[in-house]
Amino acid sequence: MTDTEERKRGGGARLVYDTLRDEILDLALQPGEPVDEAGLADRFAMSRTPVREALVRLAGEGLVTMLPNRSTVVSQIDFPNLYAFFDALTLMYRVTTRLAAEFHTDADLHIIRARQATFAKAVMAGDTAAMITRNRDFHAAIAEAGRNPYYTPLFIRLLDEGRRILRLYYYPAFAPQDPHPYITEHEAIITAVAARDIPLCDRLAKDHADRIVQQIQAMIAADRRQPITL
Amino acid sequence: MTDTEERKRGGGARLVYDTLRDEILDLALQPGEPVDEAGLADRFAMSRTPVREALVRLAGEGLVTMLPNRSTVVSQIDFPNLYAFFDALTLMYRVTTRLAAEFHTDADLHIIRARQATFAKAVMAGDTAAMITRNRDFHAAIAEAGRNPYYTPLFIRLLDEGRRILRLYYYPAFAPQDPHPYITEHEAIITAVAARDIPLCDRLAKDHADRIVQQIQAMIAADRRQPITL
DNA sequence: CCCGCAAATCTTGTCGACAAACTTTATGCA
DNA sequence: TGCATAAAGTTTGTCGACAAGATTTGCGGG
Repeated sequence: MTDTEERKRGGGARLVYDTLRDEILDLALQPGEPVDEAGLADRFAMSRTPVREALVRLAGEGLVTMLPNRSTVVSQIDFPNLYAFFDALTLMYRVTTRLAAEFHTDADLHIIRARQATFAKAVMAGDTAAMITRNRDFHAAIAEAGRNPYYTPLFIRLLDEGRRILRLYYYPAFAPQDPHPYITEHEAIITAVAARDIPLCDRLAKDHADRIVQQIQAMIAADRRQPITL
Repeated sequence: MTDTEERKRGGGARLVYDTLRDEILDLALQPGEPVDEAGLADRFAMSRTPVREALVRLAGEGLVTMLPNRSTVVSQIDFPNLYAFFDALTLMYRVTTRLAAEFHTDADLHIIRARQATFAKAVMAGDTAAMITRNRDFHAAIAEAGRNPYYTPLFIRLLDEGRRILRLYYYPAFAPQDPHPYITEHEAIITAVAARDIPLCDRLAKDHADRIVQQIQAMIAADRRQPITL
């Protein structure tokens, strides 16, 4: 935690941004929790200026909310509108996979397969947290292959927000299935993308998204705690 | 231009952000043009700090690009990927209109109809520039009625980027048609939204988007200048 | 005349400080 | 005691200044 190394010029804001982003998505910083500029400046051993820049960027992505003349707080998870989240997530799964089928190159497929291998390892190991981030990386690679710079950032934001939502619940233990449905579904998606079969990609992506949404909803339903907004 | 009024605390960055955003979308600041912090600070009679905050926000939306240790420049219009723009624009037209049909309230309809009236006035007056912004406002209202906070900002960004693209070309003179297709299409959309007819909304939105895309492409094709990237 | 290197200039990234606005604590009055 | 008001204490928004990095200018050699 004590990083006494001197940072490169311009690396300050980046460091704070990356660190805070990760802590917010991991719920190390809980929704509603105030984020003190001076405290962060002290923690990262830098001035308030780069800290502030990081906060402005995080606010632009909706991860924090800067209340004018008041403290910055970690944004709440929008539970009343979870439907909107699932709707957008499913749509992005579909369109990015479709576009990947259309526009991917061999290099893209290489990256996608590598991500899938890493994802499979996380699933085999039963590491749910790693599985979530690796699933994100896998689909981010597919989105990149689709070459639509408007969809990709939104999709990544949605996948990250999904990580944040899932962190709220206890991860269920994995039943070590082999082959695991997630893995086989990913493999099917890769095959369909490589074959440039757009309708099939659309169907597979929708099924994949539906399964994930269903899983999340099941976890929420299983958890009797009602989300309370402060 | 000489605003000697003293600004409210916190209004500095907002003023710079709004002004620059508008100037970028109107091409008063051309793509690739460097944006000097000190110059802006001088122009708005404030320190570089709020100027920098505005630039960071604009960079977050992709309107400017901050080169590390180098000047900030107005982002280029991504001509090689115009297809991606049209694809995303059309999709957002469709999904926001669909969702509006599903989730709108009477208050939403009120706002939408008001925006449509303003839009119609711009069309009648043959004011192409106003027509573009009013069309944006109209569809932004529909997106708001759809109540999906993930789609709405993306859609607004796309509509604004469309304004920027259209500014590149000479606006064709309006043939004063009455009733004008754009107006009647909007009216049809309003009726379909009010009737909560989702499939009809989807079809109307797609047709509307296709018409607009076609119009933009026609303007680009009519203009023989090849977009040159510096 | 052209090319490469060094000095000068410019722009950005960061810092510490100060003032405005908000929050909390203390005080006075009913 | 309860409440409104005032004082003290935080926290943010803004400022001017300085240093690191990049760009331009100037100079010398080929």
